Amino acid sequence: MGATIRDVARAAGVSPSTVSRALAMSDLVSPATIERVRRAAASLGYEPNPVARGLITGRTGNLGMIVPDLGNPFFPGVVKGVQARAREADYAVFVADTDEDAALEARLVRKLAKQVDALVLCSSRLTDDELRAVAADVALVLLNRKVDDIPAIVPDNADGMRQAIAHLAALGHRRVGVTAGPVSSWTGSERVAGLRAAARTAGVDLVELGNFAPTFQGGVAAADIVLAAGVSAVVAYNDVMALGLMNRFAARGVSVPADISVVGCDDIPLAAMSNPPLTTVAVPKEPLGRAGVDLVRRLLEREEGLTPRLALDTQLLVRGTTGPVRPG
Amino acid sequence: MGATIRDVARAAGVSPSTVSRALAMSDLVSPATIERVRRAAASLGYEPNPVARGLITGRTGNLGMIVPDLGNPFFPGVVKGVQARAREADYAVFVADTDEDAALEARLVRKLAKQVDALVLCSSRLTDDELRAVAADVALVLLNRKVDDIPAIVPDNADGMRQAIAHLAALGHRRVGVTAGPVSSWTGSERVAGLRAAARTAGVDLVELGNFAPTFQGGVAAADIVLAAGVSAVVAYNDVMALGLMNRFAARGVSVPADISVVGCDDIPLAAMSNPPLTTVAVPKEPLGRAGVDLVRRLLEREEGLTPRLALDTQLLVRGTTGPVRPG
DNA sequence: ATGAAAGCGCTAACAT
DNA sequence: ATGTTAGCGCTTTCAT
Repeated sequence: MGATIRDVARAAGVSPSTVSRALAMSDLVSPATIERVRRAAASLGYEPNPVARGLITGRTGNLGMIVPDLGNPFFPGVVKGVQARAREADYAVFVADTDEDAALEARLVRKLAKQVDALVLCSSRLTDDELRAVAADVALVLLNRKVDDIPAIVPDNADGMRQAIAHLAALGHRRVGVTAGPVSSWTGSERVAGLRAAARTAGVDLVELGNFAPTFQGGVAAADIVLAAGVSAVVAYNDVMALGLMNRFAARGVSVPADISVVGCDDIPLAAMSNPPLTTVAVPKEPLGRAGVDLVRRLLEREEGLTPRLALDTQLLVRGTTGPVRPG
Repeated sequence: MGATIRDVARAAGVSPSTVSRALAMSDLVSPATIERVRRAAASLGYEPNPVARGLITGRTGNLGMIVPDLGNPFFPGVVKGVQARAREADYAVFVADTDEDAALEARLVRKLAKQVDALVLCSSRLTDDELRAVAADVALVLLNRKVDDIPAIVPDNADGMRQAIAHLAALGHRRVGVTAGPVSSWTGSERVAGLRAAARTAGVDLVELGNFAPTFQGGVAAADIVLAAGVSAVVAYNDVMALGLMNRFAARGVSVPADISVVGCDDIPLAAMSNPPLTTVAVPKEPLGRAGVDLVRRLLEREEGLTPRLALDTQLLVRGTTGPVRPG
């Protein structure tokens, strides 16, 4: 096992507190002593135990991050943003995956809460009440979710939907379908609401085709329903679902965008690689993560700062899956 | 802040030690007291602080897992396997992503080591020496890597490559290219070695086309080199790279499998969704993760068990990207 | 069956 | 500039 601070103290012929101070670069210690302590520490391979330190300082140097599904390419993007920024601030990030399970998420939150300085919850599946309770217990930042005035970063989903509808309307589409995600998804509700408002404004008929799993298979399952609805374009809850849609369209001999236009959401890496490449409403994933960490730091520094909120721009990326509506 | 064990003790009218015992389900406590304590704990919303507990028991109930890149769909699969099994054993898993950076990996290992009961390193980029040093410090299980007798789980890459070559040889291919991954990848060396052996046995010419980034862009970049080499089939380091290859082939008007056959490795979810679907050597990702956790538990229970090693079967999945070699 | 006391490894007053 | 004391929240002897 690792050497303790006492071992170092003995080796350097000083007291444990001096070791602590010397290693913390306190300027209350004589340079000579610092040098002696560092040598002793190095030769013993001493590494301070962050757990013991955390017990007393109340700071662990860790950030917890919880996401619903690392298998969905959207989340690794956000995770990377969080990690990059956290690294700069010398925080380690502990990521946990909830498998889209709210109960599991609750357990993970409880477990993590005591061993991190702050928790970043991305697309949480918890209820508003549960989130309020968590926020009372630990510094909390929400990504892709808004509850009361818990600090949060959200993409401007409504505006993204507005861009998508404007684009489709300009291409002549008058009947646009939407395949929604899980009912419990806050982002999903935002998107549908944005779609409704934009459709009304643009004079487009929005056909709500139901809720589907936010997965490739969810899209496959939704595809036939889309085709039966007689829409000339469809907006999917996310890119993964859009890809499933396209896969089934191809199998049924429906060509995109000639027969039907498809718009995804998120801009996962895969979206650009599909054939044709997917038109999608890009959510800034890394920036979302980075902004989350920035919020954490503000939160941790000024005890009880205002409750900052940030909306991130989304951007429609027009690629190959949207085209003019077919005459007739 | 959360209630402490003392608050509960006071509320229940007992001593902290009794609370500790009552909550630990010790049978040395009277049922009545247990009940009283549980009530008090519940009403205060008390959750034992795992950090403080860990300091004394030496067990944290946490597992650390480190992967090179969560953006590569292979790793989330393994992570999910680890998490599923860990959950059963009531462990929380802290995942960290190293961005393929060995130095960062080393830092994360140090940081994590003291706050977890064991570390699972997947496709580690550290050197053998570094890994030996880590193993001396913390219970360590390697995935996709073998070093001395550090406990490890590895897929049978060589056999997978054998299957791939046998398949291609049966289709009439006599000149097969390989686009290798990063030189520092242990799995990559294993695969190339397996390919060499299998090619020799099968009487196939193996053309080693160099090392490329294990990414979509890496594949795109490799594609022209593949075409210039005049091979009728190519085995890529992994599926992501194979998809990049295919993308560039399509752009150059080379059709798969008519003009060239492509084999990937890993069987990421995307592989089945490409067009045509990718023939690939499947690595059992979730089983890999689960087996890793099983190893951890054995390691933690029997102090210094033998050094278990497990090879997992790989399986060639023949799909749409391989076909008979063209005459001429 | 329960309480008191000691201590995990560390840092932060409080002394000098 | 350094040592001594106390204590973070918890578990675990050792008493009773």
